[in-house]
Amino acid sequence: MNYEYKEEFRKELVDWFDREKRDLPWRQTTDPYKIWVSEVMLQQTRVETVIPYYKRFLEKFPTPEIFAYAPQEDILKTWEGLGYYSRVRNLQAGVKEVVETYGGIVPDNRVDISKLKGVGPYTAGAVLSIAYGKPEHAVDGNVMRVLSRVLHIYDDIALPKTKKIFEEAVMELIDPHHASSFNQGLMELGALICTPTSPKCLLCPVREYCRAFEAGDAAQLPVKTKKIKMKNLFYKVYLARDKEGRYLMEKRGDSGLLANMWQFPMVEMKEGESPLEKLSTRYELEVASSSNAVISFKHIFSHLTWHIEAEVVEVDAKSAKKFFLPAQIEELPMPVPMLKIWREIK
DNA sequence: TAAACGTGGGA
DNA sequence: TTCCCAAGTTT
Repeated sequence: MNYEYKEEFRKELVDWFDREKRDLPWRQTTDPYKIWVSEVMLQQTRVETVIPYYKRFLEKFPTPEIFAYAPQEDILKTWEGLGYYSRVRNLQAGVKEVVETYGGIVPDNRVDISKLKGVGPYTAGAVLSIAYGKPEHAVDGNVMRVLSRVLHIYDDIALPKTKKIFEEAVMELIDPHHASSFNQGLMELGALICTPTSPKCLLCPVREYCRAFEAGDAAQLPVKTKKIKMKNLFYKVYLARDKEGRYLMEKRGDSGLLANMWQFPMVEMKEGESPLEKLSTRYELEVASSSNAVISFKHIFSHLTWHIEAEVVEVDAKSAKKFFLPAQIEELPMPVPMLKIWREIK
């Protein structure tokens, strides 16, 4: 690698960022807790999606102490619709650790901050550089795309081991006195100029130092393989309503998909089986009548697809069950497919 | 290391 | 419609 123009590259990037950066809510603070929250929300999630969640989150949980001891139901409800719900559970565990072990001060070194739940190599570097100004690498998808082009790196960025190459490149290039603007500059460049498709090279502040621009193959980089095969699951979802107009709901398990989120009873559809009978036995219900109002749709997750058929059934509970009034249901954290059903039925 | 883990938007 | 993504981490 040739870092001959390192100083010039740094200056152009940092100056461009300080001049052109978007005015985003988390750029109005250097509070490590708030930066941390923003970085976790931004994982695999678009900026425009995050903005309203970020504001609501900090209104509700303005300090590490308040967030650390909030009921999990509350924190999940605040995260509802954002996806990857383990993020907020890990965040709370990490923040609690900061409150109890570090006196409420987020560690300012990579070793300690990396011990916190949900803080991986990227988030550690992002908080250290943005909140504390430390010259640490923060390599995300943007950074790998930008640097694969600037440095003409053809390694497959889908492979975990490739990230190390980019982390080393950042540590070589980073401006030790402007680490925050340097790291954010790489990401902002990836978001605004050095985009995945049709990069705007003619507007790029560092095209003079870009080997891909020179070679004319920026649009072919980065090299990225990997395609995931999807599984299909078919479910019957029942809105089991009792005489008082309350609905049966259940909380999902504490690990795996949509952990700890609430849902209406679901029965997997299999050939030669009666889903209504399954509902009745599994939840100990007398099913009085089944409506013919059926909602049908599919919900696509990153690695699987739910095919849902939902309907209302009138029931009597044989034993004590968790039935909720509509107003109570609104308070429970639910995943998007359940929200979709509820909004239709309500 | 590969797979799991959500969602909504753009080409 | 289908595919690919968007500021990753955990297991």
